[in-house]
Amino acid sequence: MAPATDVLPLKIASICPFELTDEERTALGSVPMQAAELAANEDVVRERDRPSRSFVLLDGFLATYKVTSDGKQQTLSFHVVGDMPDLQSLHLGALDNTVGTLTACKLGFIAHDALRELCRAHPRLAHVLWRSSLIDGAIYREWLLNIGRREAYARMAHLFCEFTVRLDVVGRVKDRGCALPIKQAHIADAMGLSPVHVNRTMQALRGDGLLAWERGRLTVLDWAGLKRAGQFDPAYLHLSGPAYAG
Amino acid sequence: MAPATDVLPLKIASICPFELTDEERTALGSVPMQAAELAANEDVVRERDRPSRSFVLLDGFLATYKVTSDGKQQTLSFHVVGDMPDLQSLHLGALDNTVGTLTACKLGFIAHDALRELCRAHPRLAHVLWRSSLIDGAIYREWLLNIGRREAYARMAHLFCEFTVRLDVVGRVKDRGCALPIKQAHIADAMGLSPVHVNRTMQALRGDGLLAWERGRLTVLDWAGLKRAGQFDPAYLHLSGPAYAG
DNA sequence: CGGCGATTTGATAATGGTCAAGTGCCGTGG
DNA sequence: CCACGGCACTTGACCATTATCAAATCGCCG
Repeated sequence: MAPATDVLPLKIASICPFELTDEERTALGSVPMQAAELAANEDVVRERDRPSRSFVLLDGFLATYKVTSDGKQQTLSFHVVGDMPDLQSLHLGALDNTVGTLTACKLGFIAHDALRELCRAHPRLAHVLWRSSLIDGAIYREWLLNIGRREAYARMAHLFCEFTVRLDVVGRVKDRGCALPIKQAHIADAMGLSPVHVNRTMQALRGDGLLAWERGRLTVLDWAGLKRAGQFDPAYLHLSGPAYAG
Repeated sequence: MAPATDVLPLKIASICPFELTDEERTALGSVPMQAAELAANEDVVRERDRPSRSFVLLDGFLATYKVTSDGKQQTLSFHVVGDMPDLQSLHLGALDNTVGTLTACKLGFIAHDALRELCRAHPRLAHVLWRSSLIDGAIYREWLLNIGRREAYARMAHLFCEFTVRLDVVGRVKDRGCALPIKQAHIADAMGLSPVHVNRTMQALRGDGLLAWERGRLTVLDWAGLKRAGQFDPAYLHLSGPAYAG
């Protein structure tokens, strides 16, 4: 596992369309970051908060979610190592969503002032951060398509494809397998499905030999089949490296 | 109706958390813009395009959409006067969605180079544009909640609330009514519903006295009731003016 | 061994999809 | 001025996917 301090540069490189200069790399590495550890099922920031700092996920899994006024919860995105789930607070003020831990997590908080100074001094890094927030938007768009128009089987296959690619980008996939220590109920929250239906659909995916997911570890058994089932095309992730070949 | 040249400043003001200086206002007003007019049902830009310019919607209605590989279409967002539906192409390169006209439209194209120069010379305007793309993301989040967890009746009520507020912001609402010359099929595309079900749900919304929508004109008859039905809270739109009171 | 949370199973119900046909509106052309 | 055609809207009948409720099993940890 890569050390925590490598996480941010690794992620930035994956979304950066150009080579960073040594100066930029240094500036990125020397941003003051305050570490924190959280247990599972805790909220990091809540809807309506007005944070004065953002944070990088250094280890673990987070989810961004909202709740309707009658109590139904929808996960809007999952976050993997290297993500900055509330970067938006830098320019939006009040948060319109909550970010909570799905597993125990390590976070690195960065003051908004430090980020603003970084952007001022290094316009190309501002560009990359802006790009990062645009990629978040692109993922939301794909999820809207996924939830609005694909039925449960394809929808879940698509999600597992996305997990695989995003975890691969940050070096967490080995032999087509990766740690995914979250619960079926979390998948249900994200896919707009009931936990019961997620369970049944998981059995179908397993039964068709596409994947295995036991004891918090996801293994893709048939990448081509999973991509086909989920109609998955990673273009929406806007990765700058060569397309994920699986 | 406000003249086209007022549209951009009007929209910027609605999402700008601070007062623009005269210099910024002048810079904004003097960005070279190339006008174009399109008929209904034409694509402005397509998925995989790599535009060298973005555009402002000066009149009409646009939709951003994607299509699954088996041909099902999902509208990801509607655009009203003042919106810049492909601003993201400035930093993302290839588009991951198509933008098409729902009605006849007037557009104003702005070269990416001109936008980049504007951002370089006026960092606060860059801030506002970034903020604008973050608000797009916030709308996607709310739509995910809407489509994932609300049933058809509430889902559509929510959409009509959003239309009303967004059109009000750009001065297109008079006496609780606004031009909304789009088709039920467009609503279906956006809500992840079939046209038949949209039709039946429209009848329910009308029957409950919440709204009227005839000959391309939407009239809100019971704003409080419509908001309640759609569980609508405009906070996610991050408007900087006073909250929409209806 | 006991207990708790997560997963699994079964039975039933509901929301919304599909297909097919009919109605109404409006612009065009005779 | 009126018939025609096309498109959007509406209606009805039937069906599919998915939700809900409730209970049972599994697996892990103390």
